[in-house]
Amino acid sequence: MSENAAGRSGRPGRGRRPAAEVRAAVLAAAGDLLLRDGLRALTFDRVAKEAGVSRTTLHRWWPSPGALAAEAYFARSRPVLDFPDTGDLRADLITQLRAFVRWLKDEGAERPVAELVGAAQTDPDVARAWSENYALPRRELARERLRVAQRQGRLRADADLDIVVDQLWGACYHRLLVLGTPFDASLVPRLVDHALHGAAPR
Amino acid sequence: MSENAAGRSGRPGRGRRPAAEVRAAVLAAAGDLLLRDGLRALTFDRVAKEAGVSRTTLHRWWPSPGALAAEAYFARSRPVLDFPDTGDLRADLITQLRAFVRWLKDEGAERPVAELVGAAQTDPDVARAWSENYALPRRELARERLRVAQRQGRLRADADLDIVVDQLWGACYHRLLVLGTPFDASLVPRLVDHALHGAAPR
Amino acid sequence: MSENAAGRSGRPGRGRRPAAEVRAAVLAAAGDLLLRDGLRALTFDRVAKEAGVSRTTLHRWWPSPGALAAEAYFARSRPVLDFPDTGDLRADLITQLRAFVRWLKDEGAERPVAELVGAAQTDPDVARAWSENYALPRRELARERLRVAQRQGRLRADADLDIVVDQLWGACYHRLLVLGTPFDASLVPRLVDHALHGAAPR
Amino acid sequence: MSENAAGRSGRPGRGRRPAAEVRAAVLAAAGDLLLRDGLRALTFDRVAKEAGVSRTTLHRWWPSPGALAAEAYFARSRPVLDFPDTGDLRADLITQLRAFVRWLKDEGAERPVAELVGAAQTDPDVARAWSENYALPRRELARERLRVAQRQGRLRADADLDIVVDQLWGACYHRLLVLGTPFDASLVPRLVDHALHGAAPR
DNA sequence: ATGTAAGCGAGACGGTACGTCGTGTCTTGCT
DNA sequence: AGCAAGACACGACGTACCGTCTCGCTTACAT
Repeated sequence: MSENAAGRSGRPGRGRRPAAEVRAAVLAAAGDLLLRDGLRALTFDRVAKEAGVSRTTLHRWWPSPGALAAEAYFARSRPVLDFPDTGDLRADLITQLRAFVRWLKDEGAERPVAELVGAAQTDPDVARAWSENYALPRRELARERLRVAQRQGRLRADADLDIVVDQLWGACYHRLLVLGTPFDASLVPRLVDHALHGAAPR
Repeated sequence: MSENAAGRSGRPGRGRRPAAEVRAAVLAAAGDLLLRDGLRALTFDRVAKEAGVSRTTLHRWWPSPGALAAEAYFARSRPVLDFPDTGDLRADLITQLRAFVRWLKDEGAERPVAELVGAAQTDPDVARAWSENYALPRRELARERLRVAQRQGRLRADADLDIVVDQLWGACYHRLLVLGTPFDASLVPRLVDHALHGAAPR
Repeated sequence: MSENAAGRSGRPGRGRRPAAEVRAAVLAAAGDLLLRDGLRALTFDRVAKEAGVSRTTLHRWWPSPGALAAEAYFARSRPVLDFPDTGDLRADLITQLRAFVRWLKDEGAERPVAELVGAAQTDPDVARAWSENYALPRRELARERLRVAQRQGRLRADADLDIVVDQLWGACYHRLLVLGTPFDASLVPRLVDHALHGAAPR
Repeated sequence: MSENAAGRSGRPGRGRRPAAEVRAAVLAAAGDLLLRDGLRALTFDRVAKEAGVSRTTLHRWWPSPGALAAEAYFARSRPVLDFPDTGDLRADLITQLRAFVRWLKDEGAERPVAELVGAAQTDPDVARAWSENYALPRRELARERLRVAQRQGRLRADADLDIVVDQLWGACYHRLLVLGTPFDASLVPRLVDHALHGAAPR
């Protein structure tokens, strides 16, 4: 996926190259690095070398290695964002959460996601990129689906939809980030049931 | 703090100093730095300078600046661990979660906690320190309280207590780490009610 | 010294400075240190500080503090190399050796030279710098002068010119390095006479 | 030759040990290190570890690692010091110089001697140890032999015996220290002849 | 089509931090 | 009393990044 500088159509390294080409090479190299060696290894130095690109260029386009990492990750893993609405809220939630959990587990997204959220705690650029490109859109999507259900009477009128979202996705993140043991896909239905019906006896 | 730190004042900085004295100075300086300037500023270099301690010593006792930060933080925020058991599960959960949320908000723990959990995603030493000294004990405490409630029939027999914990604390962490907007203490009762009774109509 | 050092005065220390300017500052500071405080004091740390230069830069250009010391010394004491040929071998040798001895004594070269040769025994970089820039060229010059004399019949045909060189300059170095008592200029004629006519009765 | 701390007669490492035993272990370990890995490797740290001795002890008895190295070397290579007097000055000089050259070459003394003389240029303790234990006694011995020869008329009355010594031994040291190419034993007779009869035509 | 300027590669420099090693000093505990 | 063990301050080394800057070149765009 990432192409070595040498193989770059035989051109001498100097002179101006189309911005698109440069950006593509950078994102490819950065994505490779992130998946292969983790966020710590994703330094401007290394990306520049692997992408056959000048470090100057990286500084021009990205404010920090973390920001580059975030963008590289989004460019790679356009995740499935559309939220199904089959009318069956429980089924839809299970579908969506299971897709989320499986995306983490099966596509190797666990480490990059954890590392990026981790970096966001310290690097405002990463935080912004993460929020704008990922967290907020997903949250809004879920909220919208829940709002529809609430209007249809499938959720209590006084239910706090934000809290529901926090409980569902927060439970997954909690294990990933705080406990270090990712959420298992097989538990998703129980998670949804707990969110819908609670843990107390009826 | 140390039993023979007394006669030491006039001496030059060379030679051996009691370990306890040094450790205390380091943890104090590290804690200050963490709270004042954040985790990024907590480097061995700076801690050494502020604590009047040799950098060598830091390397001897802590594997990474992050690990030192974690320990410094624990040394400072020991408390808040005992889980009440008044017999009223809902009230106890609210008490405990509210204490957690307030600890984050009112004692300035928000940033350090977020940064430490963030660093744990990348630095295994921080991860270990965090798990052993914080996450796991707290989790166990909560689980134990829920187990009692379950035995008393106040929670469904088939409730998954781990999931309940993930939903309650995970919701708080979710806002803090993923959304960047800390959980508000006034929402705690609703959070607990959602966990106990769910969002679906009865 | 550099062609565009002019407009640079007001700028902050960051960014690139002309290599020549930096090198000059480094060599000046290193030479000062070497002469003033000796080779032990010539550390990268101190040179960097005194030259207003980054330590990184020193590592980039010199493999070891010793190597830097050697170069700094050569940059300062270029001269004294041309070997006279007046036709009078004895006089020429005396001239040259006396210049050597006086250079050591009068220009404060004794200590640096001794220290550099000393360091060369342990630091291959110093050894190489010393050989290439100093010892070998000088030796070759002397040998050449002796070769001419030998061709003119002023030295025995079977004389070993290398040995003659070793005896003349070696005697000086012997006192300096092994005995610690520099050779006195007034003894130079006797030294040359001994080399030419030996110590045995005719 | 050097004995590991573990094998040291089964004693626990603590408590007082006879000084002689400690000194012997130290000198053995230091000598090994010097010959095996060179002077740079002979640090107090390493000697202490290899000799099963406390670093404190080394500081008590030796002012610097160099001084220890020097003493360790002398303890090991009690060199043949007695100067023969067969009546034949030329033969005696050849014998003695050849022994010197061969000692350097055949017994691996080249590197340690060069390194010690090198260190002496910078470390006054090494310089003193070297002078007192080696250079001066040897010089005196040679001078004495030459003085006898001079009294017997085998050297000119006006010959400067110090210069003769400087020329003979200085030639060897010159190659070793300044040129880096040790003197060859087969050249010794020519060296002596040059010293006795000079390089000029009779 | 041609000149100009925008943008790139290369790479040096200042700076901060890390991790390591060595020295000299000091304390403690054992023998 | 003397030694081993070992902690501490200090200073230096070597490395890795980051952010900044200069230079030379090439292509893209505007004229």
